Amino acid sequence: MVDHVAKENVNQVVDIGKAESGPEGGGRGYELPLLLFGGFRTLIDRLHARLATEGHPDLRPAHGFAMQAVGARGATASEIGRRLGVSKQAAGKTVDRLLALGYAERADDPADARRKLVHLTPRGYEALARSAAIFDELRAEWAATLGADRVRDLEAALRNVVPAETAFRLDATSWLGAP
Amino acid sequence: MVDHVAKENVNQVVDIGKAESGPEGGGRGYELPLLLFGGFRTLIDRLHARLATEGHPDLRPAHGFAMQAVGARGATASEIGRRLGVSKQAAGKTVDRLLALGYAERADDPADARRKLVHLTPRGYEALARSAAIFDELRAEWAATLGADRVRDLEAALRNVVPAETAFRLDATSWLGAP
DNA sequence: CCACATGGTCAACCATGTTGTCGATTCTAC
DNA sequence: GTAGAATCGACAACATGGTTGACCATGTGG
Repeated sequence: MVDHVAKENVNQVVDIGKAESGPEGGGRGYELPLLLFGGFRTLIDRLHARLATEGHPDLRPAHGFAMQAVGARGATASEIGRRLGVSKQAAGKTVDRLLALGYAERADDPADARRKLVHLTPRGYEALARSAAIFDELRAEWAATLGADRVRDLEAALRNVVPAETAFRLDATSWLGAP
Repeated sequence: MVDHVAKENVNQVVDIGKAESGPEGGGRGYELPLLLFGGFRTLIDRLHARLATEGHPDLRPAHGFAMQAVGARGATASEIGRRLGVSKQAAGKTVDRLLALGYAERADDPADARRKLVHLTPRGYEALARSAAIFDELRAEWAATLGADRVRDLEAALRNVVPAETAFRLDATSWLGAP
């Protein structure tokens, strides 16, 4: 079941281990990652809530990343693994998942008998297109709440502070629990 | 091995499925979640890089969330599960992990023979305190790069746009791959 | 032609989740 | 006071998604 997170003492977060308020932040540095993750989670949750009502109820965040890794021209499992930052075996399993859900297909590469080209199905393309459109709408909602310039500022600030190669890494799924 | 993510066509991200540039965002809404996650990931990666050099090389992001759920006064596995938004069984396994790593201990509750109180060890407290201090330092670095007010703005903007009960949920780990 | 690199798959394992069940204990309502 | 409900912790079975390691088939470059 795992209904919903208890609201109880959720605000105790980081109360323990609180740093002595330095001259800089006043010991509230721990909020920053939580807010960033909260923003990310809010967007992704709402994206998938929308997708679920539009014919893609089985699509998970991880699948979106995987489909991005497949790309428009298709890719082999090894390539996908490299793009996602996981082993080719793990990529293979993820591809199996996409196949089972009907978002991708596997075909022999006539030019190289070792390779098996994975490419998106029309349904896969459609899901990506919908996702992009929904992200645009969600951003517009933020702009309506915050003002367009504050959203632009927020993006600009983040671009300054997160390395470009980090921002567009696709290995979002694996990463949290990584050993 | 899974060395590092290939830099190759990482920038193709969301090139496919791109929405027609609307009046609002110009079809770049997909950047927002990536930047937010990139920021979060950057902070967490650097936190754990620091922690690793300070005697906590085995600590993973998930463990930090779990220790927060344990809290200063200890908690039972069921409580931890509720706070993390996972089943009590899953929470129990996570607690086992924390025990094995030496960050928590389990003891019978004298007042209730059913309960087993999980509480942090000194090492657990130390890790949380170090984490809080490092987060403060990282925030200060962002302030040095962006300016203190832009960081404050960023935080304020996010607070406006992410529901309070979302911002401080601890179930960060489970959530990405959730079924 | 042969050595080597590359691609896909199989197998074993680990970490984390999920259900479902169960015994033990506590709480509650009568 | 006691019967029934609720809660806690544990065990078992399973899914998912990672990891290695091994292996075979194929392509490539000396």
